[in-house]
Amino acid sequence: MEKHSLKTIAKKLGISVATVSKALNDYNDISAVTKQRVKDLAQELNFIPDSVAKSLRAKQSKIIGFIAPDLMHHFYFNVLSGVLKVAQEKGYFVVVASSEDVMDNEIRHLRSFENKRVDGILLALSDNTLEYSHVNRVVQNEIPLVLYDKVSKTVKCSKVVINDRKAAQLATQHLIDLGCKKIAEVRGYFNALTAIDRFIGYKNALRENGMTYNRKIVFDGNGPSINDGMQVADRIFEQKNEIDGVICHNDLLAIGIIIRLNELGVKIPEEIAILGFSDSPYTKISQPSLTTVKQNGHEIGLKACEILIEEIEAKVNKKSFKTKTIEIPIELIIRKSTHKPIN
Amino acid sequence: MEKHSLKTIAKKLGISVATVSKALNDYNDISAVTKQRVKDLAQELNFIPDSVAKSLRAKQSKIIGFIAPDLMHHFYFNVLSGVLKVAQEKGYFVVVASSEDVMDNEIRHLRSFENKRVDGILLALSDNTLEYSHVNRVVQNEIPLVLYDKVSKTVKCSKVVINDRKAAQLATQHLIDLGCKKIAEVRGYFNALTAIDRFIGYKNALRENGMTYNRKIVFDGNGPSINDGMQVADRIFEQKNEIDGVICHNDLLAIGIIIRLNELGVKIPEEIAILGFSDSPYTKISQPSLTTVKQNGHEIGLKACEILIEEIEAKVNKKSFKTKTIEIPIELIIRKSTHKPIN
DNA sequence: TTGTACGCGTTATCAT
DNA sequence: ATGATAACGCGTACAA
Repeated sequence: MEKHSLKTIAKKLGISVATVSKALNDYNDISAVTKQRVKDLAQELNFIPDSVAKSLRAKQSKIIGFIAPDLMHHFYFNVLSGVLKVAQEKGYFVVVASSEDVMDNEIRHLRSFENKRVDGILLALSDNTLEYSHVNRVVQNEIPLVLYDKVSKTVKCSKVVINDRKAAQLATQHLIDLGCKKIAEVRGYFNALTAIDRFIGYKNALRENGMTYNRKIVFDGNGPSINDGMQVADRIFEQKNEIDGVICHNDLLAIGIIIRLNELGVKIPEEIAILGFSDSPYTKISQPSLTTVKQNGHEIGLKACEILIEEIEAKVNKKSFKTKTIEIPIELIIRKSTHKPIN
Repeated sequence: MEKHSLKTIAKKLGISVATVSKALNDYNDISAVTKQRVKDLAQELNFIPDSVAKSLRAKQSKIIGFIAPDLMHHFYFNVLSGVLKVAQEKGYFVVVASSEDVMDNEIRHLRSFENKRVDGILLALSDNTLEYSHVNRVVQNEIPLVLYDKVSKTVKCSKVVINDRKAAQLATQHLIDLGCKKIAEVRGYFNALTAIDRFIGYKNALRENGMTYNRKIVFDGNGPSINDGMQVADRIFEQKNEIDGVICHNDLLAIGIIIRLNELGVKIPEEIAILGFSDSPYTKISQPSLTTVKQNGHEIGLKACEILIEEIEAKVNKKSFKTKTIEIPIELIIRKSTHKPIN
């Protein structure tokens, strides 16, 4: 099967390329007869216009670049599903890349997106990105950009975020309401962009309830995995008497803690209540099932992609566009790992 | 920041566009001085060649289309990660789409890939695809195509597959070796392309060990989820005395069964041993942890993408390419759900 | 109503 | 060593 172009059709019909183009695009200065002849032949030849050529002319690739720090993480999958939904509706393609939480990868992907002439970029910063010149470069080059989830205030672009401070405060308050008096906090990556806000939320909740902050029961995990959680659990176990609740920045970490504390014979939630972040599907399988702060990834993806396309279309139509920041509400999902009777 | 092209540079330097192009591409008929001047200015202007124009000229988009039936499924994520790895190394972009196991979506995505002029397509058929004309169309249009995982023999293209028959046989043999005498089988979707082969493998193992096949303990789940598994568990419980082992076509299904049997007080693996398919991360969290047939998704992605790019480059160089089918080995990962002493 | 001519940004060919 | 020109496939201002 050969490839056809406007030229093929024009030749076969003995008319000009321009006429064919106009006919196919339903210009109203083309006779109905010609239109029909052209369309019939196009149909018959199974003609599909070359979108590369279109892109070159229109200076629009109809491609969106999507970067997540870790595609294996269920949350980012949810984000992607939201992005795909909107992109598809609006006729955009999504090119997917993962930074693996490595800044160099992030830089490389951004560069290749630039020279692929993507129309816009969706990015969640890697936890190991500590400097933003490569991101600012994108903004300077006037490529529409929306940061989601992992965000930096220093970058002037639209953002779709979770209010991590509020989320952590809500979570901590939940444990306090259950009667926990000695609440520990466990982070994943030390530098995680979300870590500080969650920490503040945690401390706010303590203060508002007249509880004192104890730095000895704030732990840094080596990473966000189950194994990291199991290691932290050993440290928690050493201070077992100083802890009756744990706010954990990540579901897997929390599940690792649960698994290890189970092994050590600590009763959850009776002796120690555990709470995670994300609402990953693992939460239901864990025994006991894990209470968690649900971050609606799908919703984040939807919104981020909507805003991005808005900005892209504004740019095409040379309209002005003002950057916006949207906050996606979180939700506390209570399961058995915090289901203890109020004492 | 304005966009620059070869023309901009040529003008600023008072030389021709052709020379600039050659200089940047290190042609050896350009003087070292000129090359340097051009490269310096390009650097300074932050010039990035327009890959859309390149594509138009080279008739190559450097884009690969990827379709999975269900991106939420961990297995396909693994496949995607393998695909991304190879694609990135070879300088290809990957556009991602999900058919959600709906044939119409599959058709739509294939069509839009065609007119996006992707260089090649990776596809796993949806479980609800029962007719393949849309796939054959792709082959007829001479767009390189590799089917992976969910495959149809009637489509003439390269394939990367798991030997499901062998896998199921291996799994069943494992239970037999443990002393199971009454092994049940549980499927997910009724029509799943993999279901028949697994069923045959299951029966082969029984026959080779002189065991009789009992159709009453072959169950069809309504779907592949934990909840579906829990429902099946109730049916298994009713025939508790007729069953001492379960081969399950899907990890989540298996975990659902485990959760429900735990609730019903059935001892796993002592009374009933359970075995799943996929090696999803859930297997480790399940209590007891789940023995499973590992399908190396990452490896499938790597191979599929390699073959696809091979075919693409062969086509570009007008070399012939012969379609091939590769089988990715499976591996039995033994965990506690089948860890019973041999009796 | 239709056709001519040009430009989008590259690169390959052929002159100079 | 460098440059002029054509071509990839499309859309559109302008001329006919």
